[in-house]
Amino acid sequence: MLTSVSVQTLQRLPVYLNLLKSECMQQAVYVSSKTIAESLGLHEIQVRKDLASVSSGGKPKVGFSKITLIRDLETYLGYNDSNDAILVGAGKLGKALLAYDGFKEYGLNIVAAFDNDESLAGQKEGNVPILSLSKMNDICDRMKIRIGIITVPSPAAQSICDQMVASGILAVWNFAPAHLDVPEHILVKNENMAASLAVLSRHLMDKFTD
Amino acid sequence: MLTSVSVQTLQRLPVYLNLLKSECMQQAVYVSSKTIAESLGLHEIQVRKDLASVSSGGKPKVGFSKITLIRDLETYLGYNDSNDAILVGAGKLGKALLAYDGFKEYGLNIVAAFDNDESLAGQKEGNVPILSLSKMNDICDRMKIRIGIITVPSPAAQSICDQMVASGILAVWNFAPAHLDVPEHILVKNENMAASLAVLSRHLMDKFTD
DNA sequence: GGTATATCGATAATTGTATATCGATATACC
DNA sequence: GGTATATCGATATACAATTATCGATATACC
Repeated sequence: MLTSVSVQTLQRLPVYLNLLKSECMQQAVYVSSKTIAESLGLHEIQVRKDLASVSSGGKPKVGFSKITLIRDLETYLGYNDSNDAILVGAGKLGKALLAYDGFKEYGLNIVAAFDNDESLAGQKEGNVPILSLSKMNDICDRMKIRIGIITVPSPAAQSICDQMVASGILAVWNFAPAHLDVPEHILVKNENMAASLAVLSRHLMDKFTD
Repeated sequence: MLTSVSVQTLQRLPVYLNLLKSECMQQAVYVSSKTIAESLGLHEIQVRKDLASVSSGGKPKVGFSKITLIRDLETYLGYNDSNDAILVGAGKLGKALLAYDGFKEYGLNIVAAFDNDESLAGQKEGNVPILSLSKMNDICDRMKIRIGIITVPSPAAQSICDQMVASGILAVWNFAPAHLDVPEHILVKNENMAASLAVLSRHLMDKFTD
């Protein structure tokens, strides 16, 4: 427990959590690494290693306590204390994310959205107010916002990102298909649809050319 | 060239392409791996290795021909010949993806959407017709659709996925936060928002506890 | 035309991740 | 209570990805 966890492991943790909370595990009290591995198509050794880094041990013969595991995973992933975030770019994708109410389950709370189209200012989308971009700095500062979500077109992304960093944002979730340059201590997580599509597309191409 | 490319490399290719096409490279004729690496925060050796697997060589002292590189990347990624796809789940996220017109740039063409809410049938979103789920099998079969996009709530995801596979789908792009079980030859690419959030959230937690 | 140098490409070392092996232990069952 | 066994956890191996090293080569400049 408490060792530094690799990004790969980290990204598997929500998947474990999701499985443990799902219907098919409803009545389970103990869950073995083997069961988890088989359900997710992973190897049991990997599951054990992943879980070992965020939770206290399981019991031989029976496995891991489900509720303990859920509690530890949620704590580690920060689902208990919520993170406030702002979103910039209230276009189609931006509005969809604002309306999506699943984020609070993951401890993410979007408190405001911004757009440089002033005609949107004053509207609401999924209970989140859309405001003029000029107010971003002030609000981030006052509310100590640390997460920024970028859903603007690519050419504008870097500029918005710079403004976010200047406003005290520490982690950027970038939905624009563009590379962002940031100071060292800032984290950028790209939700790169093009990259995903590349994997899909090549899979099909390979299937039909050999 | 033409060696099998790792998923990691594959996912970087669209990023290279995006950079090469961006404004800041507008007037360049030759681009060196060093330039690319610096722009993207990567190492030049990695860039050279990645490019070597999809394009023919560069020239010492000057670098790679930009247009050749763009052409080879687009060919490799299949941006030239388009892939038809269907989408299931015309909720908020589904509609956002339908309305997003950036996919055709990547060679993805969503031809129809399906939802089990019959009241949506007949509507259009971003020029894509929304149809009754019961018609999915028939349409996939007739149009030889090979890509399916899942934007339904988690509990329904596996069932939809099974129907897709039964309809001849070979690659699934899964936006539901759920693990999908599929036969071996089927590819599932998860667009896992929870996993991304985990990375963001832990970054912040680590920042504030050491 | 000759030389210096930027950049490439191949090979090698390193790091990191995933998988395998094996002894230890708590539970279940006799 | 004793024994068999499922499962854990630690150490070790194998594999894949990234980073480093170095010689080769085409361009630029004198």
